[in-house]
Amino acid sequence: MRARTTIKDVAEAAGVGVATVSRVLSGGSASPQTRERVLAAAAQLDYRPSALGRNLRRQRTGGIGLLVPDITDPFYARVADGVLACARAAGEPVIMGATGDDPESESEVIGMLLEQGVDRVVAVPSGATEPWAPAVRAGLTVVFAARHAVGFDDIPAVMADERSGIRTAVEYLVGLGHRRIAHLGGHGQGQRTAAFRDTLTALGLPVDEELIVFGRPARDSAYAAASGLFQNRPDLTAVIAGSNLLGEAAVLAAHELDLRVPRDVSLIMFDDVPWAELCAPPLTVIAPPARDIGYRAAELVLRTPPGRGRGGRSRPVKMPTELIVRGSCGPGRQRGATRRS
Amino acid sequence: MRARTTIKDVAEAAGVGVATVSRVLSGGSASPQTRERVLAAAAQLDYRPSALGRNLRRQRTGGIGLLVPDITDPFYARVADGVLACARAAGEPVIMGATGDDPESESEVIGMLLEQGVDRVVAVPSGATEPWAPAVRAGLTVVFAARHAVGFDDIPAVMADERSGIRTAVEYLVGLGHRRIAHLGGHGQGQRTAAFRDTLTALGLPVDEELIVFGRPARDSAYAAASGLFQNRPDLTAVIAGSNLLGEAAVLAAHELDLRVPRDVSLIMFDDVPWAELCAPPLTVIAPPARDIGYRAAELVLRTPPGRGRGGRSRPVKMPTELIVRGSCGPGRQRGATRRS
DNA sequence: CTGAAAGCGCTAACAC
DNA sequence: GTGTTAGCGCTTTCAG
Repeated sequence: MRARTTIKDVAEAAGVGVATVSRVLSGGSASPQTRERVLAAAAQLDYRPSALGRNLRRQRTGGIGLLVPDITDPFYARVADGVLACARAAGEPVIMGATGDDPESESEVIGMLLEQGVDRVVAVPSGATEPWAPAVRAGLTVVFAARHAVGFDDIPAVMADERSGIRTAVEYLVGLGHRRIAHLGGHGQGQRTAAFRDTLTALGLPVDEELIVFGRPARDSAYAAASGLFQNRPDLTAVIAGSNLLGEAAVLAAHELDLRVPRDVSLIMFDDVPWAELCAPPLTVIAPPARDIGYRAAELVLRTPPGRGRGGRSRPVKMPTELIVRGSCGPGRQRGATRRS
Repeated sequence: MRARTTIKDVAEAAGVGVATVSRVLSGGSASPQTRERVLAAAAQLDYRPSALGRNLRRQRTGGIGLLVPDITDPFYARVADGVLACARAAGEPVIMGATGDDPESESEVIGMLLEQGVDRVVAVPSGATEPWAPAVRAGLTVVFAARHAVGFDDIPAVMADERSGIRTAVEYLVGLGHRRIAHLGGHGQGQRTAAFRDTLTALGLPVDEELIVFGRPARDSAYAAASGLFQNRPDLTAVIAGSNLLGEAAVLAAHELDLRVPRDVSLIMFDDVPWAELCAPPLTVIAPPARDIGYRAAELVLRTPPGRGRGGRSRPVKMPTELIVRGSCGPGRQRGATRRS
């Protein structure tokens, strides 16, 4: 209520100049005696240096901007949690925004961050190029998390090792005898789809393009994709869902169409979420270290010196995934044949 | 990269004084001609007013602080999403922090917000009183969301109408024939437990204190509480879980102990989450409007004029819940009797 | 080792 | 209607 205590108040109370207070509080040199007096005065007055003044003067905020498509998606929530944890450890504030994977919205949020003087951003990019132009022009340090956007080879990224995760899953399914495996892909998951194709090919199996479908990141679209897939291709015996949303849709669609998991279809989901264990049967998943991805990305953005915006292209940091086998995969059979009889 | 464009640059480019630029950009009066020139120059230079300068000058940031126990919990994620949406509509940045429901951590985050000069905060309070003392002392506007803390009658709150939600659920179960209903309570859910007791009493049923247990907001603790409850009281026929975490634990524990839902136990969870529909059977829930709670809280904190910190006590805003009947509740039977035979 | 003073970008008096 | 100017709280030369 009463006016905020400023550095001037502390200086007066301690009988020194403001510069001295500033020095003492930021660990500069001062005589033990002076330091003592300043510290006492500061404590006495419950002084908190204003970040506003400091940032204006230093021309940088230190804060971290955090952009996620949807904080309500458990995957991004975990990424955000990691960023929050790292920022907290570094004592930096986090300004957050949801983009809904919409470039226009992303653009707005970036504009807001720029206005706030934020100079570091961790983002799950929507994939569009334009929204980021003002940001790189302004020279802010950005690190992409969980996804990489084409045309930004110079922006560091931290993501799950999707290739290896998908490969392990496909190999697992093929080992179980599956031959007609589908892939439900989502937004910004080109890597996963590519890895899916490559693994199949490497295993000497044909790639059936009809078994590779996509859903937009919304429940209805995901459900439509899953349901359509099951109905159009009754011969498929396994599906890999590219996100928890798509996995959810697959479980729901399978249930709706009276397909038993894993008797009729085997299911693997990319992303581990608490409910995967609650399902009947519990879902086998490829678990990406979402929280670690966020933490690492934040660490990276905090380490990177300010100036280093555009420059050498950096290879994305890949974090290992883990195949957690639960109960949603069975031996591969001729589902279509059985059902047709 | 190059130095940020300042108001001075715009003024020079437009051939006017800085004050004029400021006026034009904040909708003040100016001759159409001047306005035109300023706007053109600003657009040309891609000028973005610095929030740092403005905030320092105006002595307020406008930004909203957002404190949640755990962004990874789908309930708080939805609350946060609501706050984000409202703040976005108002063009205000949101600084977020996770408290882990730990007063000490809460204290730290509040300190950080104070340092940042944030003057409005929406928070799901941990329940402790001390962390908030510096905040109210500094005169910042706070609105509690989803929970209310004792001793803060003067802080507005927006929450679910827990009494009515719990009452509806208990009445529903009693109507189904249940007499031994348990309540799994969580952190900061005094209201719910009280409503549970009251409804039972109002219905002329005895309150069995042994059937009211609590879990800390962690998976292991929640599981222990649920599991213990089922084992200690094989005679119970229904349980109301006070949060999605507790509901998850109940589902898991029931499964582990080979209790069928709803044949052996009926289950109602406070909070609706996507996986509730995926469960077998799908869970009947009391759905609180989490996102709306966040949105309303943000609206409220944005509306409240700055000075109005301490003052008239305000009754919490209660948002209606909805009982969504799915498949986890059956007729009440003598579970204990059956099993003992 | 310490203090005085400049100035970060902006807005709000105040003068013209 | 428009320009000049004084700070907002802080850090950082630069003298002493």
